[in-house]
Amino acid sequence: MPAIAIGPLADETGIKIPTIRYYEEIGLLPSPPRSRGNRRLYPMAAIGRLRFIRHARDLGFDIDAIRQLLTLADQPDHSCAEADRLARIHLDDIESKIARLEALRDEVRHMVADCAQDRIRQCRVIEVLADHGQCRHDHPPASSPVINNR
Amino acid sequence: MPAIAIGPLADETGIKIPTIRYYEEIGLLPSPPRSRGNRRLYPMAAIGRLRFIRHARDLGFDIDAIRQLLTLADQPDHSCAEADRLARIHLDDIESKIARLEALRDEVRHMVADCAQDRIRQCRVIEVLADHGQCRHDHPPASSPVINNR
DNA sequence: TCTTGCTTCTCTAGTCGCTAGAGATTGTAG
DNA sequence: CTACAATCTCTAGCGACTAGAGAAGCAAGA
Repeated sequence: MPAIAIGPLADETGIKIPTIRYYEEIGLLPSPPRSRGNRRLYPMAAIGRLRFIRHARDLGFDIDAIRQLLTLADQPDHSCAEADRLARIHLDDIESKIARLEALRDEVRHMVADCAQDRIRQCRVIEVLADHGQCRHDHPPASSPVINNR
Repeated sequence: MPAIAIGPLADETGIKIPTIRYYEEIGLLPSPPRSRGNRRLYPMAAIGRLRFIRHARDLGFDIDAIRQLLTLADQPDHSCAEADRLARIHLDDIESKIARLEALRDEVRHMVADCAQDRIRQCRVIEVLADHGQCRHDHPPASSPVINNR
């Protein structure tokens, strides 16, 4: 039966070789059989699976969510409510990140707009950073990254 | 002269103790003098410096940009064109992140909206992920994270 | 003075999702 | 048979922290 080596697989899917091995290591992609010389020989189905992973990563799903989505994708008779739920959670997440980034954008925009371009002594950028009281918005909730995917 | 220990300093600035030590380690905050018992005793000015750092981090500036901004802030007679430039670069960055997130949001939104909530077999979420051809947008430029601050 | 308990110290390791490099082996084309 | 490319494993690094161990310092009350 047809098989594909890791290099061509990387070319096919746009995922780098070390990343493919990394996905195997963390159990996202099953370990493929090996050649006599110990090289990975993937079944052609691996292409689809990796493309799925890549696409989900591009859409900002984290590895854990992808793991769940893959499990779901493997059970065609299962209800898709769970997949829907995962996607909705992710959507909420994206929306809140956008909202927070927009607040940042407005703040930085004001900072830049107010700068008279003279000496540091009167620089609005520096001033605003030094004194939170000059801010137009509150501190964000300290934890929770604005985003953290690639 | 008055000094402040690391704990109260953390309380004052909202930056956690290990993070303050980390900032020292990477040279963002100068090493303070120590007590006889080897504890850090910060000059009161450290409060302002850390608040500056915290605020800039909250606004999404990365450590390197903050390092540059701090250097600038220490030179009141210097032109503020450079601070302005840094802020503008950062603004562009934020704006492009927003744009990319909005594209993601639209895509995920469509995925969710189109899902009939039936079996996995017909699930739009899974389907779209499995087949990039069903996408409403292109792959992003593969590298470049959407964002990566806290 | 002693004890209790909080604070701080250093050090190491873990997080996430990769990426890069060393040095050894395997496979293939000429 | 010889190059050279592809792949192997292993370790370490990125950014910006966070968590925990185990030891030591310090202040207040008995």
